[in-house]
Amino acid sequence: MRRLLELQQKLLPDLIQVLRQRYMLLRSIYHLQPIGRRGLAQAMDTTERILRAEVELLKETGLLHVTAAGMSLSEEGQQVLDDMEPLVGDLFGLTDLAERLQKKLGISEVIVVQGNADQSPWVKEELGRVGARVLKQVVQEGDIVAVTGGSSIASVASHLTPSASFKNVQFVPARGGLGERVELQANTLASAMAAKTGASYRLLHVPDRLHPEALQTLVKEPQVQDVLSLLGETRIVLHGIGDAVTMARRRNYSEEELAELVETGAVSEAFGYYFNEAGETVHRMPTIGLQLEEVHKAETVLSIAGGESKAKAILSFAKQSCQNVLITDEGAAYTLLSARL
Amino acid sequence: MRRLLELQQKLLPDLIQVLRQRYMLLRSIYHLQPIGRRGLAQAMDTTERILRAEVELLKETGLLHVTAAGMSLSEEGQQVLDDMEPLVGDLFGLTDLAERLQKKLGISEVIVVQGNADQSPWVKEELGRVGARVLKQVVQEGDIVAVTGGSSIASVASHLTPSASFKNVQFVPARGGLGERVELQANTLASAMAAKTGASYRLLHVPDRLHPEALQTLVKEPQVQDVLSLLGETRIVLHGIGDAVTMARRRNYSEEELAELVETGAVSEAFGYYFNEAGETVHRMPTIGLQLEEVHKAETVLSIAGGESKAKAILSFAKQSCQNVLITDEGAAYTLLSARL
DNA sequence: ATATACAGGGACATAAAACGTCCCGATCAA
DNA sequence: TTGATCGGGACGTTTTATGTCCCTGTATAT
Repeated sequence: MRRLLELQQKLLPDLIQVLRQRYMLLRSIYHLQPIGRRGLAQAMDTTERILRAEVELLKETGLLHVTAAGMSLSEEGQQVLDDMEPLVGDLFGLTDLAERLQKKLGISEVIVVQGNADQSPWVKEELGRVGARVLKQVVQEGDIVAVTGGSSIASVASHLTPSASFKNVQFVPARGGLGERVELQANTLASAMAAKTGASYRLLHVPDRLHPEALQTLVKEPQVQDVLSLLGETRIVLHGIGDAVTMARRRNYSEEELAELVETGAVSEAFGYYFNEAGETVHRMPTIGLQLEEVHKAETVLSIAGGESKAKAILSFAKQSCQNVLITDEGAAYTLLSARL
Repeated sequence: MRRLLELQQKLLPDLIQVLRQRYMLLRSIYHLQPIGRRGLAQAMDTTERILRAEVELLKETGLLHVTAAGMSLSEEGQQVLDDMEPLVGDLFGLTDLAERLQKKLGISEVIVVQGNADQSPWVKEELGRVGARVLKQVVQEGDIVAVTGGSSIASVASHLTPSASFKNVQFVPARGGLGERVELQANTLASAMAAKTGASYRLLHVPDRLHPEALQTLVKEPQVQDVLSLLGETRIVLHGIGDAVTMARRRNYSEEELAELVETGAVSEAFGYYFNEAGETVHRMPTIGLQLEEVHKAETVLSIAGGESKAKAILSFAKQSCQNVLITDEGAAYTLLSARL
């Protein structure tokens, strides 16, 4: 049954949404019947008119009848309500998860997609799709969008589509070279996103593993300066969250460096910063780019990370309390919620 | 699954309608790809603009991709189309038709596709697509599949795809030359099916309109004997059903022969046999190949015929009561059901 | 190589639908 | 009887959907 829903959702993306709404409407009427339009609208936190359209539809279908005293469920409506019961779990599981995560992590908006990115590859695609949708919603003309590397963000890039909202938007890589594969690097993704949306982009060309002195020289370059100052005006940060050890490995840390990192208690990584469980910065990649305080200044910080393996990292990064939106999956969500506190 | 659809039909009739449309759109694109907006709009009898909105949505969902040559289904779109197959019957009320036909004709499985093959050319394609799917399901390693000629079976051939199920399968023409156009002959189709699926095939080279004596000689040929003995082990018969007069005309019967045929009461034709309304053999094409009793021995007899013009013929052939699966269309189904008895 | 037909995407005026808002007579409960 | 609340009607406004045309690029046939 769940498969059917997934299938249908590919053809009707907002099917679940509508199904939820109608179900809640039916349920509310059941609890409040007989109830008038206005009262119901208030109870459901919607407007009178919009509710009216829904009600008219359900009335035509014969799920509710209308008397002078107000609306109430017909027998068939009652039946439908009962029949839907087994669906409700699937239908609302995610919303419920999201709300609980929201409270636990103190993030203003949490979106949970189905599945576990560690197990099913399509979940990462779903994270990307949702990420792209959210970005499209929050982006405004002329925005600076700082993007990091990583497969989750790459997935967002692949799901972006052109839209008027991206007018004069600039995608800027959050950090210089971090030693990852080129197709997952911030530079690559910034350019990919620009290409997909019709926006423009900047690059931050910083060789990997540069000596600190060389870095200092590089920072003074006008081209680099230019990008850094743009990053200072970042309005939206789009980033992934990594498990500290995994990220360090991917970035070819030596065993000694790795041991050192573990010693500091690092559990999460984002834009080159490594954080411990308390959310304190314990290590930084030797490169230039977006500073942590600039992330805090950004209006929207959009974090994307899925898979139960990311749970600890997500919890750690959430301590930054600068995230506005977290997009994750069931795998991570369940693990997070089952963890202590 | 069916219950969920019923529920949804009650709770979101509007969306289910949209689901139908989208499905049909996907299917049309499949049949016509690559196809442009305008051509598609015409084919689907809708306007360019309205189709465009739909297409944009499906594109965002990733179900189809767009090239300079036109639109075509993505792999995912293809997958969705396949996955939806079991839904289609319920979605369009065809399951009900199928069940009624099943009872009336006494066939173990009936599948009804939308439309009327007499009116819309794509219906024949659809019959072929479904036929190919069913064949793929029933076929087993090492099977002998006897195939006849005709446009319906040709359509099946064009929709077959490689699959592990076709390992060591042999496609064998059910009958020798029947005087039809070469692209619709059994020989051609057997070879086409083998090519499409990666299976092997045999040919039955029998010149049209051979004298009975010459036929007897031919039968003794080792090559021919070989194929005939293979036909004796036929496990699956894949055949079309024709209207007797139409088939005779197509096979260049003289007016006298035709009159004679009509005289006998022939109404249907299949693998060179002509049957009357009672299902009795009243005439045979002078050629060699699969015998009627061998058809009865086959485990699966898959009949494909659509269009209201075929209704009488389908009813006649059903009297053989050896069919396992009948694939037909709405046109034939309604006509069959409205007929007496 | 070149012509041609057809592809998708952009643009824009207009039609249509959705929505917010108010009003009205009917109805029910007190 | 009265007062609150009901559903349904009406209507202006906003948003969305739709019809229509044009443009540029690209396959394909010549």
